Amino acid sequence: MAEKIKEECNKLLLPVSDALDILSGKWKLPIIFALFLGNHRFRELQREVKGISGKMLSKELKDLEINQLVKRTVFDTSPVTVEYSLTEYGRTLEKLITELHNWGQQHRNIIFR
Amino acid sequence: MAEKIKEECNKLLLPVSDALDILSGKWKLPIIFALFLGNHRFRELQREVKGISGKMLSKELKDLEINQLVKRTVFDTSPVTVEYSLTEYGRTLEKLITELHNWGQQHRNIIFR
DNA sequence: CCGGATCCTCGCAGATACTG
DNA sequence: CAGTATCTGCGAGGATCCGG
Repeated sequence: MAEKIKEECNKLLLPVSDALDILSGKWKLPIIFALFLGNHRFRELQREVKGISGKMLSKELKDLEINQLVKRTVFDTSPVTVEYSLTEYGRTLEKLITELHNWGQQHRNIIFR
Repeated sequence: MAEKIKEECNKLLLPVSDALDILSGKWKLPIIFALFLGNHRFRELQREVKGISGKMLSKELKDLEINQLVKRTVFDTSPVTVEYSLTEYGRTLEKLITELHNWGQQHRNIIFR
């Protein structure tokens, strides 16, 4: 039955990891913040998220799109224009990020005296 | 003043990253869960957290100790015994993890229909 | 038993050049 | 402008050995 409990915990682990994977990494947060701030075009985002390569930005946005957090819209101009924006669902991250912020803030106070 | 807002956001970013760094990575969560479950000895932890190398376990535990989330106690037996346990402060992670779990759980429902 | 030191590899991400 | 393709390095992390 100790086994039982372990299994339960492993099942708890997966959703937590999912949430974490979406937010962790070098670029996810900065990109999400940039989108919150209203940067929408690919170039704009690349300028806003300092240091990111086109390849990375492209990959990360694709990730976010797969997770339905970001919507990608192509305009048939010439040359093409592409806009990214947070979905309604994507905005539900705000609450979670706030929680992380709260804990992180008090952690700083503890660690850096 | 758009500049002002950006700066504000960058300051918001840091504590969030701090919180994230503590929880993200391949091993942090499994180790913390194992500690919650009451595994305390180094060997026990290594058995419980499947696949982790000694080097990694050692490094991760040191990390957690530096962040005051884990307490390390050496018993002067022969050979020496070492026990790790979550500090009171470490247990405050539980609430945060629960939040991540909630979001991650509903995310799974959305993504996997 | 605990965990540091050393060596080695494998994959991620940066730089650059290219296409529609 | 918005991305893709290729090439390359570099460093996280695994395996193993050793010492306290």
